[in-house]
Amino acid sequence: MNLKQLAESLGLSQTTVSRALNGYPEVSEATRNRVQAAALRHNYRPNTRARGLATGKSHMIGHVIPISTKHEMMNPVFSDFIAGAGDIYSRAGYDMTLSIVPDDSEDDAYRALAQKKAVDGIVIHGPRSDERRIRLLQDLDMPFVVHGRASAESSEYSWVDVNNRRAFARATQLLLDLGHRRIAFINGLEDMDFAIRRRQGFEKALSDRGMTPDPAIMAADEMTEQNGYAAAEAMLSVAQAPTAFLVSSLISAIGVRRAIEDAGLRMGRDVSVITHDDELSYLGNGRDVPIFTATRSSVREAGRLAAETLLDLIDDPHRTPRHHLLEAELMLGRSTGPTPAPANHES
Amino acid sequence: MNLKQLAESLGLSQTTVSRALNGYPEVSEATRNRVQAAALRHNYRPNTRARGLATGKSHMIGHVIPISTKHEMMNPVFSDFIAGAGDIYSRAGYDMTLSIVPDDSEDDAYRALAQKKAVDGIVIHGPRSDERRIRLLQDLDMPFVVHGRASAESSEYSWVDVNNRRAFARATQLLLDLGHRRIAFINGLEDMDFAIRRRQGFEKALSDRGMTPDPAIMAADEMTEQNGYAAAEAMLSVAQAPTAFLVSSLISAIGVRRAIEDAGLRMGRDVSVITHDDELSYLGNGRDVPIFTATRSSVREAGRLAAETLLDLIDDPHRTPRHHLLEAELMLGRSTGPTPAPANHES
DNA sequence: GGAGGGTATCAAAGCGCTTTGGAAACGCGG
DNA sequence: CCGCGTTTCCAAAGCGCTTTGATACCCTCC
Repeated sequence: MNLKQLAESLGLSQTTVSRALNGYPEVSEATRNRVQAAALRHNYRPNTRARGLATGKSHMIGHVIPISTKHEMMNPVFSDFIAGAGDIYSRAGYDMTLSIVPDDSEDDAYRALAQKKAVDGIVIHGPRSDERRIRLLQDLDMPFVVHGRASAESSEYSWVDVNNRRAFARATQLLLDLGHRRIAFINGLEDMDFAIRRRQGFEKALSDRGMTPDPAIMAADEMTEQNGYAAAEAMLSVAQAPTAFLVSSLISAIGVRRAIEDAGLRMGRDVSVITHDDELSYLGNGRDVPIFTATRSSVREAGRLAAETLLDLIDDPHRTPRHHLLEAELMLGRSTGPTPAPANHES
Repeated sequence: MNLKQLAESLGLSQTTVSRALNGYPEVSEATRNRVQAAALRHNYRPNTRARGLATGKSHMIGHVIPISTKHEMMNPVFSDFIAGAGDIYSRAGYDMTLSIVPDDSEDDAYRALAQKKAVDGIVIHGPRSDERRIRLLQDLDMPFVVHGRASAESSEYSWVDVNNRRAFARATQLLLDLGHRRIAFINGLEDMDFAIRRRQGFEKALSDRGMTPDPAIMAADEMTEQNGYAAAEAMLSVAQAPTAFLVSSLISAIGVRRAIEDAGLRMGRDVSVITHDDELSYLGNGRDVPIFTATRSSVREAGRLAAETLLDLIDDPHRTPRHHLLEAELMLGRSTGPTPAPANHES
């Protein structure tokens, strides 16, 4: 059933039917009700493409996900982010399109989305600190919002981010206050902007106490359980092993914990761990008392904020860019404790 | 730049330009090259909505994700599945739309997608054994493929599934062969068809050896780390504690492992664990030797197969339904061993 | 030299909707 | 009864593409 048929079946013009359904005031209440009832009865819904062609809007938001062997963008963080964003989209009558593309043709995917007029706006995920995509979308005149920031980018743009620097500085301070002096840092890949900021926070907290970071107990890699394990295992097996770990993701932290226990040590007693926790839906960090002491910030909430920001931007593309800097909460869990007596590790 | 402008700039008609770009033979090679060059130069790509309106196809595949407090469909399995599917889509010139909807309006989301003609096909995720959505999409005349199966559905439809029954039967047999007699089963929510099949496999393997399952050491819940922990912790704290666990997901298994170690036991020595492993990209199960003995089947590969099946179905909607039954591999890892001497647990 | 057959191009219709610019119908005061 | 503002509806244009049905042109062959 299309508009024409519906109009004919009602003895009305397409104009009137369209207006009745779209809530325009030029229709009497009586006919509006009649039209709405008929639309429901015949399961009529306007063809999106036709409507889009007529209005010039697609009511679609694009998300581009590079797929590759090295970077695993299609990660759990991403899925929670779009759960939040998608929720906002659908309430606003928008849908989301996901383009999964090989990472060497990522730019082209953005360009295609814009030139084909397939979407009204785009969310940029996982910005590097020197992020080409921002310029690209600005050039293409496509509304966008960044999940994260690009430190090296000087132009103004809308973003939603966590205060990574402060979060990791505070976590480091806590470990220092507990007496730890050998603090390992297991970061995500440091071509990502967020990872750089986290490191800055870590290093700042150390230098504020007159300490310098030791590269031997700092690692940066894809945030998987295995990498967390491998890094921690290596660091624990040398002399001057760390008494505490600062970890960039809960998944890596699970690997760190495994390494600690495989080394015959006990997390929270022999070795302390603080991790960042994105509050992923299926990977809760304990119920009442968190398992891991953690800097916590909901990525799903970030998704919601990004979506709202983007929809506003689409409504009025000339509004000034908006920023949301979310503060992570520092949750005390059972993975942290005072530095153990040195004997434990020097045997 | 649109087709009309491009045609004018070339001094050609829209017809010729369109045909040149779409590879029709009625155009001379000379003009085709000229047109392609101009299209590239002007960054021209046909407007998707206009093209879709003219051809009647959207080149979009729909995925509907219910969002709710109880079911966490937006789970890591899903994100790997769409990574696989999306890869196939984009190679074939398709895009994916994700609708995130409250789970009480899920049916309506499918109906809307069909009536608005927003997508050419749909993937059904997480089928219950009595699955309404199959009938719904059949009624709506919308090509679809199911990731999983619906046991109670008698009609023919295309699906891609893992042989869950056999996988879990084999895993159970292995535990029995190792001498285990108290085997706990930590399943996913049993309104899901796959969870029911897994239980059937487990129970079948027991009954084949003349044993009956003990409900006291069987649990079924959302497959999170916490639930795995909670279930295992409870089971380990009673008399007649299990000496082995069969677990439905690697994430739950991580929780089970935590419970085992918190109970002062050691996985692989005191207590054996076998889990199902979906080969999620960021949650590898060990590098050379798997940490967990596991029934393994790539959910990303399932996504690829589902996508291919669906695209074929869209090409020819009247082809007969296709089925892909993937066999899970049983990988021996370090989480299984012979039943320990009874003393260990009766103290 | 005209019929027949390619080859290369085009004008125009149509996809299903929104929206502009009327126009008919109605009510009401003068 | 006319004029005028409202209310209610409509015809038609237009969104940017594909595709049908012609047309124009150039060979070739009898």
